[in-house]
Amino acid sequence: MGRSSNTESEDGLLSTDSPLSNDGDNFSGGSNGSIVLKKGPWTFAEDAILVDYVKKHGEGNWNAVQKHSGLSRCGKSCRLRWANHLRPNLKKGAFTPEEEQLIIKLHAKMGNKWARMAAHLPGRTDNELKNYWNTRMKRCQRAGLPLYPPDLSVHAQPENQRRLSLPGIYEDKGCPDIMQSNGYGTPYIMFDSFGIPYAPEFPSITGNFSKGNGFGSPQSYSFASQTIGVANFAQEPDESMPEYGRGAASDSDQTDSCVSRMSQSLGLCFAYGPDHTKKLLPFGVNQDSRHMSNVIFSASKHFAGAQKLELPSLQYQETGLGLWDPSPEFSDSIVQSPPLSLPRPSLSSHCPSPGSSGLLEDLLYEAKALSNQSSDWATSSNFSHGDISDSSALKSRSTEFKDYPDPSSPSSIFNIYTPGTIGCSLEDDMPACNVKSEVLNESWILDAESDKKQNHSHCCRPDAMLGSCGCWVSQTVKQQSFFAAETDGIPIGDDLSNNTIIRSLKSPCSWNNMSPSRQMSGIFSVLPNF
DNA sequence: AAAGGGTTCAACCGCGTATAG
DNA sequence: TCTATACGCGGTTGAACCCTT
Repeated sequence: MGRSSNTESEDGLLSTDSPLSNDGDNFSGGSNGSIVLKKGPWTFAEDAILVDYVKKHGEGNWNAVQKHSGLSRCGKSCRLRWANHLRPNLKKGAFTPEEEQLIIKLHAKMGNKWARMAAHLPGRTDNELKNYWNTRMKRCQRAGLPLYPPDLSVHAQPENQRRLSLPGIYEDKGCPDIMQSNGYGTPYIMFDSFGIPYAPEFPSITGNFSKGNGFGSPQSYSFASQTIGVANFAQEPDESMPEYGRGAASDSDQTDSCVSRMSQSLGLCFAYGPDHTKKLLPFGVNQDSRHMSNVIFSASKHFAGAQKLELPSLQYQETGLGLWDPSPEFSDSIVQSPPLSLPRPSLSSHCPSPGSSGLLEDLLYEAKALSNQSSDWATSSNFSHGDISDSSALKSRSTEFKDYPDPSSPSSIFNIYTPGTIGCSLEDDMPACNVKSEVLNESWILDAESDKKQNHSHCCRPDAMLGSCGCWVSQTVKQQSFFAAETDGIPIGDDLSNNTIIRSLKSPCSWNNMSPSRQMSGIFSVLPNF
């Protein structure tokens, strides 16, 4: 590794002449010989010295290790080495499926509390868990998979992060966790009385995603949501959802089902009528259309300036104008369209877009292409179909669906959960079959029947898509009633606002009761206008 | 076989907290 | 009560390894 920063150790070792101080060049400290600390990988000799020391003196007082043993390592490094590699009863090797299941459950419950999680996994270290989770998170993010199975999604609100996530509630109570868990944020989508989605205004969000977000870091997958794509589909979900996760659909239905799958897995919401039973198809959509149509990119109704929310896979670059600078590629396909002058939700020219190839970029591309199939939409708007008006995009992509293996293949939760979705549209060069197997939970398999019982008032859990955990809100938000996850055995976070009305999510808003497809459709939380 | 890109994992860093003086 | 020190935790880094082309 050879990291050799010259920053002085906080442990301030005083060693001058270590017998091991010359076995490498990874030393830090003063050049006067007063402090010589070695960094980088441990050698066998160093390990032996440390083990010997701990055998004699026991754990603790790590700074004394260097003093008494001559080891040129700071106490911190010694502790880490011992805890992660040298102490007895450490379990090495890959996690077993049981352990993986447990990790997922623990993370759903605790969040990034690696040490606490490790306490439940004998022989495993927090570092192992952290690495495992980060790897898994990347994998899921890349594949567009949820981090938690649906039955855990309601749990997936770590205790320390169960907070209210609504304007007026979090109102700068230092609600850095809003819409975030592990950094994944959740843009909310509201629907107006016509079922037209728009993004509500969230004051004081920007700037709260700094440290500790996980994804607020340079490695984060930040996400701007000034404009949020929301799709409405002509097809009734009930027709397609049963296919979801059950294998190939008939040829005639394949396009629709795939489109539906795509939308569902990517969190595109259906808009429903007031009776919550009939989806609204507000933009002149031909309900008989057998093609997916009417994909609408809704510009924020109120968003002003950068409202940097976070979602997976995407990274935006904030421009000096407070806008999120779209990537050139994305601009080519999506953003080049002139701004809409429609009163309806529109695809703004400054629609945020990924700065790098990502989930939403492809989704938006996909959806945009699909949207152009809606002739009504096309003719009634100033929308320029431009480069991607050719519906061949959909056709070709739909064709690609057929090229993927049986989505019901049990080899991967990816296949179960998002059959054909990723491969067909998100990452063309990353077939679903490349996704490593994940621990399966049968509850992931779509329960189409329960899905039918869902209606639009259900709050989507976009965070569950990738492990985020922010609170979500029910339709009853107008009454300032907020639903937080109160789940079996998982205490509600103690940092919830006292004003919060916490209810058990056994209402129709229950994430648990929501079918996977509906949950997957939860990139956007559905909120009423209030 | 080599190159390039992605993944894994050990280790470091900074910060917060606990504790002793 | 204040300060210094030790410890623990979570985030981040980057070399080594692996896989694909």
